[in-house]
Amino acid sequence: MLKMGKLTDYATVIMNFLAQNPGEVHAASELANVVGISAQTALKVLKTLSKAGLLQSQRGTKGGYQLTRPAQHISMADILQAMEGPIGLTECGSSPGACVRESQCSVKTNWQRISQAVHEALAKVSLADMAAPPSQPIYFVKSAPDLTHAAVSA
Amino acid sequence: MLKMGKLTDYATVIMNFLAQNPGEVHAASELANVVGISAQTALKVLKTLSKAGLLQSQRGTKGGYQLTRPAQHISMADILQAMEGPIGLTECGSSPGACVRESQCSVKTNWQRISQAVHEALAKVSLADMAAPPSQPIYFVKSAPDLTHAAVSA
DNA sequence: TATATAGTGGACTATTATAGTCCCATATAT
DNA sequence: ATATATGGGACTATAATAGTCCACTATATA
Repeated sequence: MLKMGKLTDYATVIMNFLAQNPGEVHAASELANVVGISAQTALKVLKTLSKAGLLQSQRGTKGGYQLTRPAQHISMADILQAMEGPIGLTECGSSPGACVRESQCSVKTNWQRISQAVHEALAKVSLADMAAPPSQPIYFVKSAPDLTHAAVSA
Repeated sequence: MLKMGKLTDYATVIMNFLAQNPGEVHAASELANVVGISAQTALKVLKTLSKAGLLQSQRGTKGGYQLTRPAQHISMADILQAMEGPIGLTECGSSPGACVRESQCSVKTNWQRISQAVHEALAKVSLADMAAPPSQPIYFVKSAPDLTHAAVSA
């Protein structure tokens, strides 16, 4: 399936929600409710997004998270990369020296080329593209934490 | 990382090897040696590729596997799909009805669009593109079954 | 036609990766 | 001060994947 992890899925829902409410600060517990997951898990995702520089955090009472830049300038590649590390279908390329005759390996070059193409496909789509117009209602998710990425939108 | 499974990695190495030796029938045990994995595991991969119609099998003595069509007409998307099922980054789309307000969900549509783009990137690259010219030497892999995809080539 | 070779199908187990939770520390508004 | 909220890291549970095993079927050839 070539699928991304659940946490990445949560991340896209959270980012989507924040994109729909620009300039506002939202606490982890609130965002957890939006996605339908525990506060702890939401925190884990938020920390990761924060460290990657996609979210700005504010501590203390009335603290929370907001996007560091407009949704137009955040791509799905940014989010994927923040959650799962550099985009690449194979290990080869990330861990040099692990493979015999690496330098002459045409397969490696081609995998890198493919990964690059995938990256570009993801970079083309911005968070703003994904998000619905803010005027429309926001729909919440059932309890199942699985298919949440489809939840916040209209 | 958005990475594919190990078995898919093995599959690409095997397919690559077979592409370099067109018209020849190779037994599972031989292919296992090429990749550096057990015959059982190789068999598992080969069965999957066979069921997907990418490989033609021949039973009995002197039996084995070969490509069903020229390497130019087998894409990396074909192999990925054979090994991991339909290409898609999210579940949503595959399991309809799982998400509230599914029909109005713009996120879903966009994920499908992204998955489609990824699919196209993979479909563009043929097995022939990946394989080195047959005249050049073939390099074998170390013992580590991890980074094998980079092994067979030149 | 007996036998050795090689693939088929399915089930099972081990391993690994992921997701989820918990704890203690730090920051900040009131 | 204190309640609220994030930061960082470690730990555990769960799920997905990889790997193995078994009984069966097909086929070349001696």
